[in-house]
Amino acid sequence: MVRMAAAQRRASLVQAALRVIARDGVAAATTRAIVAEADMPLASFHYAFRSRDELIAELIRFVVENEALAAAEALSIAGDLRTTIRHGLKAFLDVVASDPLREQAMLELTQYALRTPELSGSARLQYESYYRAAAGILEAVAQQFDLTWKKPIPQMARILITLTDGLTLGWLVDRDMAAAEGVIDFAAEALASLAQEGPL
Amino acid sequence: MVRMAAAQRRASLVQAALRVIARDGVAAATTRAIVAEADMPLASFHYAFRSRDELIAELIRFVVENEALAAAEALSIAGDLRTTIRHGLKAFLDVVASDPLREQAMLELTQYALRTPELSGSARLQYESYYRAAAGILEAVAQQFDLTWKKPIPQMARILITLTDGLTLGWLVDRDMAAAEGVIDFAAEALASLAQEGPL
DNA sequence: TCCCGACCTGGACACTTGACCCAGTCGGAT
DNA sequence: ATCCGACTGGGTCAAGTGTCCAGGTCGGGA
Repeated sequence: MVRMAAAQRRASLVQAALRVIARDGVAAATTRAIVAEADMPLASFHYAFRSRDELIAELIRFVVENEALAAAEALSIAGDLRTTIRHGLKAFLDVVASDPLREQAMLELTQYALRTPELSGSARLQYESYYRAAAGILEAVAQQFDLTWKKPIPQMARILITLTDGLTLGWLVDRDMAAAEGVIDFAAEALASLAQEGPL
Repeated sequence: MVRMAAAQRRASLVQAALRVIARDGVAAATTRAIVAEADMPLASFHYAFRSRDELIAELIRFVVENEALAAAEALSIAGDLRTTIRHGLKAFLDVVASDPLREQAMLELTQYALRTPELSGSARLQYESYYRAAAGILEAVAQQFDLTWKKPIPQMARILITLTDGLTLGWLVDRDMAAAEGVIDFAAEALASLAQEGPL
């Protein structure tokens, strides 16, 4: 094994664990599976981390900081507000569809965090990060179209995340893109109706 | 142990497993934990079920048939359409809030089923059952108010489930009822706008 | 009454898991 | 060049897991 600083080894293990979790689920993320994915000897695990739980905690911290809806940020302004929202939601769902296991892993991690007392705060942080990303997007759209939202941004952000979560969950189960697009049409219409002319 | 027909023992074990899963999660539903919850000797498990997977499969079948949004059926007609929908959604969320672990267990079961090839069909069935329940409610409301929905019922049902799923997920994470009620207001408004006067 | 099949269960097996010890190895500061 | 602390990794342990066996026990039909 190449010599490696402990911090770097921790990062490698977190990445490997993320791949294992996406491929086979949280339950399959055993120390041995992670170490095999990272191509390290088993003992390296407990040299870098005190315990498996410590790895999971760091993994969740990483996810919260780095992965919040990053894909949706490349928002394209096209036509009117409703169309833009619809395209944005469709783009989001396409990201989910392009790597369903990743999104499923995020859901599982949230659930795992909720079940683990020491990590329940992490689930909250994960969602706060989602809400923050959603708020950013909503503000950008409002500015682009020179309009304001009828409800306060935090509330709008929660509505948007509620919709994307529901959309994701439904699609993951039956992978019916046509049905999902029907829901997207509804969501775009409903969200657009919450905008009003005029800047702040 | 009292003498018991095999079928009845299977049912008891399924109920015990359901309690264990709600309390401690799917991962904790080991044969020993289930058997302890049911107050049976370990060997009874494999007398009643060929394997743990068979128990889980039967458990999911039970859930799908018996628990689909049954609570929301006691729908109260109050005031106008929008108010009725809002009350219905609030009642649904109250059910979730009254026993959060149960709903969390349902989510985990869906996820588990999605991860298990032989059970992925079960997840689909679970959601079809949700959609059917939602469709029933939507039709009842439409009839009560003498109106029709602008989109076909299956599509309306999916929209409703998308909203309740997102609502549930968000509430489970931060348990912020006030924020959730804000989303409910939005959902009620949006859904009500999809109705039009006149019977079929 | 007897008997047979359905039901019960203590115990064991093979395997996986998280954890960790300790003898070895490297590399940069002195 | 040497040395010491950081790093490596084979091997091992106890605990926990799903599964199964083999012999016991009971109740109802003949």
